[in-house]
Amino acid sequence: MCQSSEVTTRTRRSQRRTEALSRERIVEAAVELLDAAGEGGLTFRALTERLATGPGAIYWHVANKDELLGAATDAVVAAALAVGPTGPPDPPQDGVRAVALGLFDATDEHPWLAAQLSTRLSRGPWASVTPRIFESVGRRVRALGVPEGDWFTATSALVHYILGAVGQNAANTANARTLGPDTNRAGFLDSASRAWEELDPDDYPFVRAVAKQLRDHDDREQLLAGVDFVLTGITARHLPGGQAHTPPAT
Amino acid sequence: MCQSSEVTTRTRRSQRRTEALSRERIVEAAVELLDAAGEGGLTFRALTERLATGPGAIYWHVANKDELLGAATDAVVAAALAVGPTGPPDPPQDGVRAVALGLFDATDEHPWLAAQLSTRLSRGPWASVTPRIFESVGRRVRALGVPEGDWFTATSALVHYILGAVGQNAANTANARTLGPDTNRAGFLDSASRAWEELDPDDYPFVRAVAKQLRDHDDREQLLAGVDFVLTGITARHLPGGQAHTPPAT
DNA sequence: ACCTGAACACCGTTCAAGT
DNA sequence: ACCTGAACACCGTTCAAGT
Repeated sequence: MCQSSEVTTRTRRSQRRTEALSRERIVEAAVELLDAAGEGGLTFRALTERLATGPGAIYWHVANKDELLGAATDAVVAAALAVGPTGPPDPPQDGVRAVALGLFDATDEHPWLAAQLSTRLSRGPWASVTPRIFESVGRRVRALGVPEGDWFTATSALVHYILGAVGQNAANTANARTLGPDTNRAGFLDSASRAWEELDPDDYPFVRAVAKQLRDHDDREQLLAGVDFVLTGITARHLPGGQAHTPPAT
Repeated sequence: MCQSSEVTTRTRRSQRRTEALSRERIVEAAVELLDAAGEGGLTFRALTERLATGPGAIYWHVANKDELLGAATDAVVAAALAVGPTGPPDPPQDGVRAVALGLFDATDEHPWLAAQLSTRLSRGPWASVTPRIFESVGRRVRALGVPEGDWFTATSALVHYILGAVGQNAANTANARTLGPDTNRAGFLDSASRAWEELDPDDYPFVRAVAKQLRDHDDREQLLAGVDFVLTGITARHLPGGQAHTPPAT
């Protein structure tokens, strides 16, 4: 943003630490490093420099790098899901959409988040992000009137879809940045689309046919469209004639 | 399987290479290492030992570790998707289910695959696995009668969901192994379920309510149920009354 | 209890040199 | 064209020592 990157980078090193070291401060610094340089940017060396300390000090507060990454992920997700829990309860479908968009925006701000989310999800149901997301989505599923026996299956389907789609979006923006500051997101999708068009016509007829749709699609719209597919499928099963679209045909 | 693990491990080192080194052989060895010890097991040192060569030789055939991981992923996915393309064309819904189960089984055999799939997917639409999976699913979407303008959205939704669900399953089996050879998959889900039950009742009422379903669920059934949600959503949009379940109520 | 910083083991990658 | 293997830069982590 501002032009004095030299100063901002240097400052902290020689600056005497004002606050004592704490797990919170470490996680905060980790998120900053991740935001600035991606997953590769988080090293204990960069962290010690930024916090003006040694590696041993960090290990006093945090077990290892994996735990630190997990804590950073959890902090960001918790903030993303803390959107408007107050106020009149949404229609459940809108609530699910809000959760999806919240995670969408969070990965937009923190491009490293998507990969972490799938990694953590894959680490087992006890990683702290998993219950968090499950709870947010699941409450809406319950409010939807889904019978209790299907809560887990329905919620899982929504969570899997949302995280997959959100990850895809994060990838697109992250990649656009990789191609250089001049290349924007549209430019990235454009070149990706061209790559699809150059695939073998015999092996990839379908992919070639949708190459243009890849270029022109809007990730946010697509995310919501997919959420609606799943919501429709969930409600159709039990509420005959149930549609995900709350407003009738207008 | 057999009891002579000592021999199998040692053998290759001193054994003179019979075939010349090739990209294929390297990828094959990489898959074996990944299968045996997970993603951490694939190092250039382990690879050189197994192939009885030096690192430089490997770099002659492969650009870097990332490309090697990508090639390993692609090889395994290609094999998984090569299920019954011959024979009479399936009903599209069955075809989608077959693709999902094919990937499910592949990640069961190669637990490292799931993380790679999401990583690759996240790397942009040109990673070779992406077109492959998109093509497999997309052909079925097209056969479903979805209007062309929605092909991309519908296929994306299915692919995102399938990969998410498949990844979750891979995580469960992989984690079960981590807990020790005596702990089986049921044991793992059991302890995970107990962890959910111990969450704060105020913060996680829903998660606690579905803890038992987590323990008792069958990943394969759940995968198919989710696929049906998405399929129903997709078809409901355009084919009024269209259901994912091909057989009527029997 | 909390922090320091040198040291360790290990990793991906390079490259001059061989055949 | 293909392979060798020593060397390099960098990483996560440890630990005896300080306060």
